[in-house]
Amino acid sequence: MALNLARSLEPRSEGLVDALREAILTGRYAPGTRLVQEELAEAFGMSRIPLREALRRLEGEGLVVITPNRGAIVRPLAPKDIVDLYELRLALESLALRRAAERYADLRASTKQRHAQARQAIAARNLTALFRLDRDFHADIAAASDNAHLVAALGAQWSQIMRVMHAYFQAGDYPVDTWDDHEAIADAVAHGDTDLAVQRLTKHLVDSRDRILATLRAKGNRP
Amino acid sequence: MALNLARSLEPRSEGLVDALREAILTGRYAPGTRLVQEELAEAFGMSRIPLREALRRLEGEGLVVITPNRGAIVRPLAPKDIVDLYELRLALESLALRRAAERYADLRASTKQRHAQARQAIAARNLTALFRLDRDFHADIAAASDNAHLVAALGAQWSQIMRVMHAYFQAGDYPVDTWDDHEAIADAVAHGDTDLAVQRLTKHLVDSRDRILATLRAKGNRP
DNA sequence: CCGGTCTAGGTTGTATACAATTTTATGAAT
DNA sequence: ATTCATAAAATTGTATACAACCTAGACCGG
Repeated sequence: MALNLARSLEPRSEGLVDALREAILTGRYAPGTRLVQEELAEAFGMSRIPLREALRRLEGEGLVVITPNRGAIVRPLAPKDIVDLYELRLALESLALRRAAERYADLRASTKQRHAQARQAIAARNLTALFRLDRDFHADIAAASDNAHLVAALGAQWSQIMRVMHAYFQAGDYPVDTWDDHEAIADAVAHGDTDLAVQRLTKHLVDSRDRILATLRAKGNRP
Repeated sequence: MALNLARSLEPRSEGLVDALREAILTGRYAPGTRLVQEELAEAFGMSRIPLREALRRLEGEGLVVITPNRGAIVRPLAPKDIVDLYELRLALESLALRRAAERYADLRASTKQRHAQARQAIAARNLTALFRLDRDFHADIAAASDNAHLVAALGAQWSQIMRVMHAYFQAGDYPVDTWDDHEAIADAVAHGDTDLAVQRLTKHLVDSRDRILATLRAKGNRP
């Protein structure tokens, strides 16, 4: 055959890693959940061998905790994690934003487009889609930094935030002005006003964190 | 039996991950090296199953790159990685240092002790020991930040730096004033002078990066 | 020579089977 | 009841075996 466009069909374990990660990020497997190998293998229609490999991969990413001879659980989340994660995130994302601004990266078009999509997602009460649109904006900033290691660090960090949001947020909790914040940041970057952009990002993140903590306090008094 | 002090003997794959990581960080498996499963399994005295799991773990940590149906290689390193890594590192470690300074963490004793050990390692021409002493100082700062996610990010980052150093440094290249820098930083932290500490750290890291880049330029013109 | 096809050997991917370990259930003694 | 020892069940860890895939070299027509 001439073309090899159909790149080799990926092994079972490849798609599996993504499927499992997705299930963890969206809270279908909530923090602390036991991940019994035989059950999961059954659920995903394969043997335990590729499943175990997927768990190891996610262990390396910090999404799963494996205890020898005792099995795996979805990495637990504590309130302090939220504080720590946002502290880390602010440092990482400020750096990414400065690099992006240096390059006059123009994030305005994609940001505006996402704002529109977000309105639909809100109407459809699709929280996961909303989170993903939020993440995409910040992923764009990371990508514009042109620093692969920074992108990786931010990706790992955002995975954890995604778990936090799915664990604590419900339909009404998501702040709609998120998207206005994004546009304001994108504008500042496009104008090359780095300090203003970082200042707006900082406020955006602090607000975001505080809203999660407030939601947590309001709801957290139940098992 | 009454006591259970002898905690369950770890499965083969546990120690294996550490051994493999160690081999990669010290350059025994240099960047780009193919990691053939049967060979490695033989070398570590076990079957391919636990070995594959270890590779997946290290893939998640960013030390190994696995291509479906084609196998694993030690993640390659390019000159740009050095720049990117130090850029990331400065952001992470500045944050850690600020948090450490807020707590008046006293790193002076352990730092002084390491300075002495470093002199011995230099005399013994033991580069790996020297790198490890260097890392330990920075790991102490990370730990003093009391932020688990920051510690994790710095750990991943330092793994990469370790590979860089083993790839480009030789016996004479290591700067001896590293340890003076460390002590100066520890002093500033102990006095709670955060800005001075960060300023010294910044200089330390920039010098460190530039030395690596200079070494690279001097030697890099060979295959 | 150059480009392509085909085959053999090497390597990776995974199901099965069994060993090792932990957890749960059971029952006796206090 | 409570505690401890023991047996049964559940679960994890890994070796073996084989299927799937990739790679390199031989071969062939142009």
